Amino acid sequence: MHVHENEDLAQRLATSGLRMTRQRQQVFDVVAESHDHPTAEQIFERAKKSNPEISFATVYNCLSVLVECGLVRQVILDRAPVRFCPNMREHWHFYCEQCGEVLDIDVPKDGAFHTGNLPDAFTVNHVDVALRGKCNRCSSQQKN
Amino acid sequence: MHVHENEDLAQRLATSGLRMTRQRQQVFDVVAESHDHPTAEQIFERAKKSNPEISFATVYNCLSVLVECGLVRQVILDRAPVRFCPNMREHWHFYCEQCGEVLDIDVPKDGAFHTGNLPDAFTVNHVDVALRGKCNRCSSQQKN
DNA sequence: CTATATGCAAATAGTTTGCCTGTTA
DNA sequence: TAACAGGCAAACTATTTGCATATAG
Repeated sequence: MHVHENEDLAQRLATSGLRMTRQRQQVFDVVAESHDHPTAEQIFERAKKSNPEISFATVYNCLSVLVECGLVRQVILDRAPVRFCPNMREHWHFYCEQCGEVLDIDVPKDGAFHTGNLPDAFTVNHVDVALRGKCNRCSSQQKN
Repeated sequence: MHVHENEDLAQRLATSGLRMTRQRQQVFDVVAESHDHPTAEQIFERAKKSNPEISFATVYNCLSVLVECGLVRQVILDRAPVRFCPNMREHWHFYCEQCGEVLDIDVPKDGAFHTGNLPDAFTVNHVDVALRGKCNRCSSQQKN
């Protein structure tokens, strides 16, 4: 189902000279199974279900390792805690400013998106696009 | 030179039922004169030049008021401190992952940018685009 | 075996809050 | 002359670090 299977995780870690551990597996599993862009704290709570001994610092550690290895993506949308998502394909995010929900948006195929009037000699590695507004649920509640 | 003159500031504040104060003017002036997307701390340091009595909490207060009134924009690029910019026209940002420099990028006129496969009933208020990579200076230093 | 990762607790960074005083409309 | 804003210090939140112990390769 997911892009990365368990062996792949060990391999990707090994490639970067990093060890496979129970905790890294657990944290990865939690993110891979989550489709709500959880925060580090939410990941910690979920990871505790399979390993009540896991520590918060380890969750942070594992997450930063997974991000480094390109197995998990970090999403920064506001000054709230950073969120994580297992979707490594190119995609955008929709962020509901009312309820905080985050949604993956496919990049439109015809979305002739170019990097604009960027001065020469600039190198673009990645383009982050976040649409901000109200989700369907919050839009229908006429409130505000 | 700038989009907003001083009278305008007082007016915009008044429209939101807010008062004009020396500190709000000073903080606004600092941001308006800055083209390097300063952090709250940098704004504090610069504001102290014209008013050594100003407090850090007041700078935060003034900034959030100015952001609310649409006079200053908040830019969130990473887990580092929030940055501010006086450019209220639609534009994107380029963020150098090596030196941290932030640059305004004009939205390409032909930049066929549409909000993609967004489910019905979603309302988009704003689109945040950040290009990440290396600036010209960091690109030429082959380092990394 | 030994370098690396974990767990815990304490430290840090950025930001926010509470409370009293000063200032604006 | 009130309601609002500033100043200061303390609180808070998210994250990082240091260090002793455990574990993967």
